[in-house]
Amino acid sequence: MAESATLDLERDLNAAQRAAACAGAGAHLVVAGAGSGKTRTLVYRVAYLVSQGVAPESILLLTFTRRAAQEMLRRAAALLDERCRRVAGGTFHAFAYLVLRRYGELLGYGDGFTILDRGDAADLVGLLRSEGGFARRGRRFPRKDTLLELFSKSVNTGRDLAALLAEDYPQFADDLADVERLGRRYAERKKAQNVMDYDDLLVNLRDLLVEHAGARRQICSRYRHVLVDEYQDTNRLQAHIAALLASAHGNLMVVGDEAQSIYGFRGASFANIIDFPKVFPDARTTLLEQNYRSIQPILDLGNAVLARARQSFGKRLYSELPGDDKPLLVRTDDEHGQARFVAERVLELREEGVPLAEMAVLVRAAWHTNALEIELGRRNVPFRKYGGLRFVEAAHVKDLCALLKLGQNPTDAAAWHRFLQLYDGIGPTTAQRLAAEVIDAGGDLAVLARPHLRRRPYGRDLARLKEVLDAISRPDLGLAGQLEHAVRYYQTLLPQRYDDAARRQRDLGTLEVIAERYDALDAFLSDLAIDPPDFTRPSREHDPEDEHLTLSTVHSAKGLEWRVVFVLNLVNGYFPSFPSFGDAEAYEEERRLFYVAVTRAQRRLYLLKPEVLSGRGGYRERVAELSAFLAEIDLETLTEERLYSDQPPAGEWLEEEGVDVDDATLRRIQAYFGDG
DNA sequence: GGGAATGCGTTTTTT
DNA sequence: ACGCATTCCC
Repeated sequence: MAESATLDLERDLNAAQRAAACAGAGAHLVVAGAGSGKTRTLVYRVAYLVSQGVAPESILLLTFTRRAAQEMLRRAAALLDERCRRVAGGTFHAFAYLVLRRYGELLGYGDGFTILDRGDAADLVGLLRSEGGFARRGRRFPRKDTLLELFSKSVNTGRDLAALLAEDYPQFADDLADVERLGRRYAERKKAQNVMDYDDLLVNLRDLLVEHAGARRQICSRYRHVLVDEYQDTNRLQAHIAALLASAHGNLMVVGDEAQSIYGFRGASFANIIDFPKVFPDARTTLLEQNYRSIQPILDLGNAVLARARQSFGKRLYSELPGDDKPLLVRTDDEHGQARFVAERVLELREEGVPLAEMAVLVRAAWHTNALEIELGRRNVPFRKYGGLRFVEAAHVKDLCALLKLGQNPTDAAAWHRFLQLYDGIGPTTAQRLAAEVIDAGGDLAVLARPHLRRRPYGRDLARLKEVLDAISRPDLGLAGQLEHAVRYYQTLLPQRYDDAARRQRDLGTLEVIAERYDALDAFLSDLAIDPPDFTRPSREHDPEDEHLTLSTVHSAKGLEWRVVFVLNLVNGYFPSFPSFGDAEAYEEERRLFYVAVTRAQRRLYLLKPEVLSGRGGYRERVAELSAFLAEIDLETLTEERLYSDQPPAGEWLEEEGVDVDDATLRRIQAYFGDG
C-alpha cells in the first residue's frame, strides 16, 4: 500500500477516505474499521491541508505513540513536500509537556519541573505508604502499584476512589479513608517537589485550558487544526483536552474504531467515540468499512468474534482481496509442542519465500512467549520481542537514570532514594536521611563528604559518589562526557548488585547510543520519561540486514499488520486472561483484544491451543479449555488441525538407541552423590 | 534501630 | 520470579 510520490486524492483514496481527507472546517468523526486505511486517510488529510495553504505549524496531530506521529508525517512529506515535517505531532503527554513548560507557572509549577515515569511514581507512593504506616501488622493494604493504578484511574476516568475501590478491589473497601489520605499526600508531595507524573501532565493541561482563558486563546490560535488518532483509546480527560483545543475554531477530526478499544484498564473509553456527536452536534461522521488488509476468511472470523460482543458494534468488515485459506486452529499437546509447531512452521514458510519480517507471533501477556523464545534460540531463528517490560524500566537503566538526574538536580529525593540504596549498609531509612541532609543543604554535594559520614562503612562510597556527581553536573563536558562518567562509575557497582551484570552492562552501551541523538542532559532525561525509546514497539522499517521474526503482545501490535500471524495460548485463563473473569467490561475488552489480534493478519492466521498447561507460579498443571472466543463461534470459520507431538517416553528411548545400562557405574555414581 | 535474610502470596495489557 | 511483611542478626 505504498503511495506514490504525488498527492492524487482521486486515484489513491476511495470515496469515504476522500471525504475525510478533504473535509472542510468543523468537527469530524471518522469511524475506521480494522485495515480500512485509517492511517492512510490521516496522512492524506495532513498533506491535503498543507497543500491548501494551511501553515504546517498550525496543524496538531495527536497520536498514541510518538513513532506513529513521526511515521505519518514522514509519509505526508513523501506525498507532498517537506513542509509536512513541520506539523506538530506527538502523544497527548508529550504535547502537554511542551505546553506546560511554557505555561506551568500559571499553575504554580516552578520553571524546571521534572517528569516522574511510572516507576518513579510507584516508588514515591511506596515511600509514602511505609512512611505513613498504612500497612500495619497483620493487615493487608493495597500494594504501591495497586494504589497508583487506583489514583491514575480515578484521574483518567473522573470517577472517585470510593466507586473504583468498591468495584475493582472490594476486599479493600474498609481502607477507603486511608487510600484517600495517601492519595492526597501523594499529590501534595509531587507539588512540593515540583514533579509531575503522567496523569498530572494531562490534568494540568486541562486545568490550564479551562482556567486560563488567555493561555487557551493563545494555544487555540496557534493550532488551528487538531487531528486525533486512535480516538477509541483516549480517556475522558484526553477527550476533554481535545475538545478544549478545538473550542475556538471547532476544527477537530478524531479517528478511531470502537471495536478496537483495548486500553480500558488505563481509563480509555470508546464512549468518547460514541458521544462525540453529543459534544459536537454539527459533527460530520464518515465510515470506512472496506478492508484492504486481510482476505475474507480472516475477516469472517473477526466478524464472528465481534458478533458475540455484548455491545453490538454493527460492524462487518469486507474485503476484495483474493484468498480462501481459513484460519487454522492447531491443537498441540502442551506449550512446548506449541513452540515447536510455530518454530517449524516459521522455518517452512521462510523456505517457501515468506520473509521473517512478514510474520509475527502475538500473545496476550509478554511472558507467554517464554517457551517459544527458547525454541527459536535453539534453532537460530532471529526474533525481536515487543511489549512487556520496557527498556527504561529495567532496574539497571533506572539506576543509571537516577545517577544522571542527581547530576542534573541534586534535590531530586526519589533519585537519591533509589541510588543510595545500591550501597551495602544503606537501606530505606538511611537513604532517606542522607537525601534529606543533602536537600536541606540546598543540594550541596559537599554534604556527602562530611566528617561524621566518613566513619560509616559506606563513607568511602559516598565520597566517591560525590566526585562522580561533580563530573556529571558539568554541562561543559557535553552529554556524551557526562554519560561516560556515569556509566563508568555505575559499571563498578553492577556486579555486586546483579547476577547477570554482563547482560545489563550491554544495555548501558545501548543507552549511550540513544544519547547520541541529544545534546543536553535535561532533554535526554525528559525524553526518556515521556517518550521512551521504542524498543518495545514493532518496527515496519525494512532492513534486510536485520531480518527478524516479531514476537509481540497484542497491545503492542496495535495498528500493525503481517502476512502471517500466529496467536498463542488460545486457552481460557490465558486469552481471555484470568483477571478478566467475573468482570464483564474487562472480559469484553479481552474480546476486542482478540479481534485486534485476528485482524493483524493479511493472508494466513494460525490459532494455537495447547491441550495441557504446565504448572507455573501459582497455577497448577491442568487440562486447558479452548478459549471461549473460539468455543462459542461457528467452527465453520476455522480449519482444525490436531497435532499432538508424539515423543516416545524416556524408557523406550534408551532401548531404541541400544545402550546398555552399566550397573557398576550407576552404583559408583550413587555412592558418590547419594540418592538425592 | 536498621539492614539483610527468609518466606509467603501473587503474576495482564502501557502512554 | 517479585514485592512485601516478617524474622533474624549486627
